[in-house]
Amino acid sequence: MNMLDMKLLRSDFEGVKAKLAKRNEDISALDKFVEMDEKRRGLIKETEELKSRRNTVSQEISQMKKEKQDATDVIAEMKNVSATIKKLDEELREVEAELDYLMLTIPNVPHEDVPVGEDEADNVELRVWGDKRTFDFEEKAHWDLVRDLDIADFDRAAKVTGSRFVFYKGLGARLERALINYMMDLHEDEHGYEEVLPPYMVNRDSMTGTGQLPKFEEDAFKIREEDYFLIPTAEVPVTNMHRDEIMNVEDLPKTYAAYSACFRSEAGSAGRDTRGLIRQHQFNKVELVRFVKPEDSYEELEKLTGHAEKILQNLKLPYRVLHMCTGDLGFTAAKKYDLEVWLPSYSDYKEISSCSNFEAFQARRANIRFKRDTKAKTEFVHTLNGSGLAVGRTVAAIVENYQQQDGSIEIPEVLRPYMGGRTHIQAT
RNA sequence: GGAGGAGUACCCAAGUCUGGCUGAAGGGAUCGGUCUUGAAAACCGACAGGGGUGUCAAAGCCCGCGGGGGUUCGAAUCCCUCCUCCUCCGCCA
Repeated sequence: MNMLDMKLLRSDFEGVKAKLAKRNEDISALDKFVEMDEKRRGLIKETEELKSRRNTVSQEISQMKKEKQDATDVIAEMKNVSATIKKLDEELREVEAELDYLMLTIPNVPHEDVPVGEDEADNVELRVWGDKRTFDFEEKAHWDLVRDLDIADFDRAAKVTGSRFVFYKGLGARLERALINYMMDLHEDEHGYEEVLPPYMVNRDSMTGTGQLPKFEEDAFKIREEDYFLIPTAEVPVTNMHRDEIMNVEDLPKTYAAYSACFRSEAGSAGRDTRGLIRQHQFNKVELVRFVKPEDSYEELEKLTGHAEKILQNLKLPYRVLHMCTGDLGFTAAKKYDLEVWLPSYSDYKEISSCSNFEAFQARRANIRFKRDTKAKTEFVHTLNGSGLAVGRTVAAIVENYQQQDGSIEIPEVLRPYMGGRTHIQAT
């Protein structure tokens, strides 16, 4: 399992290092690579020579026994050879474990057109869609609106579970469900995705495959009895569906849309977005995942982003698209766009979708490959994913952007068939 | 949770008790060919894939019979451990 192309690292160490240095990440571990790699290859050479000898001599022993010759001396010699092999193999195993860990902790190499920057302030706004709603009355934040309409209950969720959980109630629950169905239907019927309803728990290999582990274990909820994790996003189970597989080239691009609940411990987010639906330990999300040929992946990223944008446009929610800079790319992406929806309560745009091209980063870790034809060598696919969309945040955006002076919420037209034909959510 | 059984190449399947020309029989599928107006059938031929190392490339070498260890000069074959699937029982939405 490797995150970076080891051969590329060998041949262009300084070049890769320079690209990684643009990230806001610690890459000091990289310097150990050259040494470890050489050590590894030295050990391989040594043991393989011995193994080769062992193989031939074992054949000879077999032959000698057949001819009733005495093989005692040769066997004694081979005993030593085997002992040496065992020792070297152990050493090799340690070196490879260290090297694997090293490779797993180095972030992806940013694509060349990613803007260089320190942090979120350096992200580049690519486009803005829709007009921000203006109010001729005192607008309310969604946490107040949903409480007054009695369609969500944070207090009881805190009692029943803890902070950062919520009960949706009545038409609030219905709205959440309507959004899930609407998004899924659109992605299936108009964007051609195959629907998947994944497991909400995954094993360690899956979390490692998509890049959540080993570095970000504290962000995930861990199951006590098993080495399982609650999924932070459907990206994890869906991408790992094809782990250790060689995909058929005619199946590419393979695209999945998956609704799932998502679980995040939000470690390190204490005090951020403490009110309302924005930052919960459990939230719903529709996720889009694409397995594509390497040469198509950047075109595919635009497509994917368009699919997520389509939902916002149909819901008539104002948003903008950001090109994430090198410092705000995250660990796994080579290139990433964030979609941010206008939230009146924040007087700002807030992330509602994140669309990434991982290139071969995840494919390498999860060993997802394809062949161009039966005789061709295997190649790693490129993987992409994006939210389409985060449902809780969409509810918040609808509630705030569609609020009326009387405190009711107008229901976006496209959702009305999913809401029993209702046009408004009103206090009862 | 308890008791049994099984995992061999794209699929089916021998080999495992009795360790060594099994670097894996056989069949199907697939590909190429003969025959045919074309096709089918029949016949002939090819055919495990993947990884590592090495190299300009290759050859060669190493690994490989669910995963990981171990025993042995030598393991698909013996031992340990984990995983998955099947059957029966229990429990349960």
